[in-house]
Amino acid sequence: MDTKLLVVDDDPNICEILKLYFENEGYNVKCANDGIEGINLFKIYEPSLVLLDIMMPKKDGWQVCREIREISSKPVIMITAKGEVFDKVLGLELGADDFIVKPFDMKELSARVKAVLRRYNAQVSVSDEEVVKYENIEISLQKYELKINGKAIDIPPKELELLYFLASNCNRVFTRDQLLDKVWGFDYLGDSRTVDVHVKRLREKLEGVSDKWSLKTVWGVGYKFDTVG
Amino acid sequence: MDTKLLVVDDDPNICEILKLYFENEGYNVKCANDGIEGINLFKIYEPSLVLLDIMMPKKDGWQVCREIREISSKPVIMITAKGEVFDKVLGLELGADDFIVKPFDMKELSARVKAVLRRYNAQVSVSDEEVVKYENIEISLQKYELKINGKAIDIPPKELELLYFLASNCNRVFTRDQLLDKVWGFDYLGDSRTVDVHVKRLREKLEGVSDKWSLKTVWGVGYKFDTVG
DNA sequence: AACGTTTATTCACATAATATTTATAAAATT
DNA sequence: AATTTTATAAATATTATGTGAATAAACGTT
Repeated sequence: MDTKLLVVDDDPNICEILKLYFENEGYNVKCANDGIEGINLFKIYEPSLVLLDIMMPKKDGWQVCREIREISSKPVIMITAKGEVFDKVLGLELGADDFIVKPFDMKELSARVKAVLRRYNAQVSVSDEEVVKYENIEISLQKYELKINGKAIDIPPKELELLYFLASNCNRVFTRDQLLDKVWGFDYLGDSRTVDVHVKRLREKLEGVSDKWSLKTVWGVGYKFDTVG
Repeated sequence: MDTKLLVVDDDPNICEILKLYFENEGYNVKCANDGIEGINLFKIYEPSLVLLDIMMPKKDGWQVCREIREISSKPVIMITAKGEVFDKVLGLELGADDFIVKPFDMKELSARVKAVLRRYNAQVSVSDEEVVKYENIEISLQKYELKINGKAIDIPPKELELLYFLASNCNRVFTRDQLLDKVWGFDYLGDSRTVDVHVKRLREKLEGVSDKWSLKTVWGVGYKFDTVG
């Protein structure tokens, strides 16, 4: 997991405890002690989720939430002290995703964090089809399936993604670095030989299947999904 | 758009999330936490549509629906918890326009709201079947029943729901997070390994039953109900 | 055409990521 | 209270992925 959390709370103890706890759960955590710092850190740290205390000096949680919403839709969980005047409606209008009342049980908070992240990640795209067809090959990201001559072929995710990317940009050459960027992600740290190996494995699966297309090496440059005509 | 919705539900969390969601869709939303408050708010707020939970303290959804019908013909969508005794006939007699079972998918609810509003403006009413058939398998949400080769198989609710969802979106891969969201509900707090275990139990019941379809694992992604052809 | 240089391919292995299974505990239902 | 269903946690099994080294191919230069 490489999920980044941002804790914004003026109480250093709470920050510390949350940091320790969530780091132990495998998250990456940074803390800010007031609203202004929180917003700044949000911009540079780019967390996946924000835990936001409401009662804070300088800039309160409401204000921080509002400003975050102006630049991002990342999930925000508001933290409110018991007895504090707490306007849920306002929170919802500002776009908070969930609430928890201090003092809270860490397990519950943790479960809520997970649930909110899940909800955020679970958006199912209905609209786009994400299928590439050419001649006797068909690649579907939605089904995560490769079909050759109508028959489904077992294929690992990364290989499918690589093939999909190349095929959906057919005849165009990509360098290994570009492919790492596009298929593996911009934050991927690794050797560009990795691409070669995946290409090799793809070729094993695809060899002799068609003379209308192939995975071509462009020497000194990279690879392309080559089609005739 | 300036369509007003009234949400009547004793669970504040559900209210909140519905409010947030539908406001984001451009509706105007108000919430009531029990039946009496619901009827009062109906009179002064004059919503275009009511989302009405059945199980509530003070006054239940049936009663609220009846009272609304005495003064208005505005559309009402009943919300019922799974497993709850749910009398569709009674609902229809009371004049409800549609039903949805908790936990529901927000997109689906949203679609139903839209549909009911459209119907209301066009003065037509339809009801849907909620059955999936494919080859020798038949899954009915209405009857909560799984039939294989025409024979009913005992199956727990959650398993049926999961199977139903996957089968009604066959060949499409869903991540565990998406499945938790769609089948367990957006407010579910829990682990995604849960999905695995349910899949396992489904497989026990379904194995060797057909070679036309199966519950497939898509490595690194999730699961799908796979069909040939 | 032969050489050295660069670049690509292949292979085998290690590691990391993920899925399955099992057992058990907790909830819910009857 | 007993039974069934559901959720959790841990152990095990499986698969994908990445790495580095060895090999092969392409290229440019002479």
